[in-house]
Amino acid sequence: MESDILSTDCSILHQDTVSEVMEKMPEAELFYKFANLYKVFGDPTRIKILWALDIRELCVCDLAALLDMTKSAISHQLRMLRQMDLVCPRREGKEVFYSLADEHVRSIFEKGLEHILEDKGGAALDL
Amino acid sequence: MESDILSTDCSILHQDTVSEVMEKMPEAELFYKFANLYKVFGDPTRIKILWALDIRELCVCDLAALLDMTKSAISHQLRMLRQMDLVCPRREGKEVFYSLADEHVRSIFEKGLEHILEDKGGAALDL
DNA sequence: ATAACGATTGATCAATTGTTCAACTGTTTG
DNA sequence: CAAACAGTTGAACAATTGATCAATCGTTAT
Repeated sequence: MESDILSTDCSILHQDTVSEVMEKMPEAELFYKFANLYKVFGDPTRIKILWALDIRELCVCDLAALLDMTKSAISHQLRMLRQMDLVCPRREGKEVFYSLADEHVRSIFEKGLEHILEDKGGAALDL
Repeated sequence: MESDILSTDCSILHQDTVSEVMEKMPEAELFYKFANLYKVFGDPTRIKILWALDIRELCVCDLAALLDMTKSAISHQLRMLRQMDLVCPRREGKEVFYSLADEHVRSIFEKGLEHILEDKGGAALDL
């Protein structure tokens, strides 16, 4: 009948704790932005594209050849990467060359690599 | 008829470029590991959970109250986070308290925040 | 102009994902 | 032991995702 503050199927034992954390909670939008950014990195194809562009500027056709995928598939992914400001296009005649938009991509890569290399004893990974 | 090296629907203009990048390409498995790690961060619920646990250790019930979700939903997500070694559980009586597994989560957060805060002029985001 | 080629887009479809629901485990308490 | 409570798990379902296909756009060359 009454909606006090929070309703879950348990008798909140740590009400004060929850309140404390709740107060510090940023607006929901921030979490969605975060998730959307990282979602981009959550796909092998996009990771490969970003990795390749980190080495050098490449056109759609080259990327398609490199990843053994259709230009269409690559183009769809590049569209998402563009929207997230992670890559930027440069037209040269009929071709469109893509490159990384800024340094953030690289630093995010490095953080991920650290984590992966740490837990697994698996060395022998040169990036 | 013949499958030379790569077959795409375009007459690879930059064969040498493609070859150069191809040689440096790490084993496919690495890309999948990367993607799997970042996929975890690609969901608002999980981001919220990790953000909350970054502040303090919390039990499932508290997390459920904090995010206004069922214990079941939270538990499912915690399972994934456990499998990725991002959080670790600590049983205390009937309750299970979760905390961040290591420092990586925090540093990955910070990198993401940098990117988000940069492109948008939107300040006023305290994390 | 029109043909050719690189790239983009929209629709479609299979596969994956996240939440819900119900049943279950494990611990404590009466 | 049985009831109560915190948490976990598996099946089911809606929503999202990523690749494919066909059609289209833009630029260059004939």
